[in-house]
Amino acid sequence: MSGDDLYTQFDSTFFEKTRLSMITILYREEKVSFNRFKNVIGGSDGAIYTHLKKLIDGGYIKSKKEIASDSVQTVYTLTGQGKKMFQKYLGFLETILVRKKEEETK
Amino acid sequence: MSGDDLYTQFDSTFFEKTRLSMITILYREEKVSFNRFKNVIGGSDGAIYTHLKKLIDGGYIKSKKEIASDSVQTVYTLTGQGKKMFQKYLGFLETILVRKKEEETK
DNA sequence: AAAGTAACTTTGTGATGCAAAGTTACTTTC
DNA sequence: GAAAGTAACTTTGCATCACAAAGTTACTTT
Repeated sequence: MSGDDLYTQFDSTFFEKTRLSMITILYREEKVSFNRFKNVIGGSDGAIYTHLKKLIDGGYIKSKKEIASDSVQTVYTLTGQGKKMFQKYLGFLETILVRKKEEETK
Repeated sequence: MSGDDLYTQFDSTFFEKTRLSMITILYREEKVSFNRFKNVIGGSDGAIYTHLKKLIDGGYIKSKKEIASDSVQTVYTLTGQGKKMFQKYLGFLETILVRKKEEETK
């Protein structure tokens, strides 16, 4: 992927501060509850909900209700596509890192 | 840096699709003209100009008029702060990559 | 039953991205 | 040297978006 493509490869659902943060957190933690997002991101329920909904509508994440003995929680995970997109982005940035390091040690 | 901080560490000037693309391109190419951005990003002059202006106002990039024998061009480069912020972001994502790889080979 | 908690929904507002249509400044062409 | 061209910048207006606030629903504990 060339640097030029960065712009066209990713849509604006993916490339927004809060949502990319959500995806990043999900990539590391695999399963995150609504409440966890609320604590990490802050802001209103509505804002968090809307971002999560957009990520769901965009096919990046999926939600599941988890029924524990004491409570019902909604948890979110990356879809295959969501994981793939994030890895693509990471991979792209990695090539930049590697190239920069090569330049420095020349 | 923990994943949670991603959201708070970077402002929304930095974390917007077009502008982060611009920063990414500048990190690789060091010096980019207005026209080059126009070709890469596409869209109207006004849109490109506004994004560049926001990056300048935010202290991420700086502009310079370059007078060649045949034409005058405005070229853009990262400021020290801009470079630092991007490296911080790359560094953060790198730790995610490394950790994931460690997990995979466990 | 009442209060609490988690998630979801709607509504309204201010901010933002963007195209379009200008303006300015310099440069080439006729 | 006037006209057309090019690069960058600016303003205006509109559509979309992020967000808070204030609800609603569903389940749970007291």
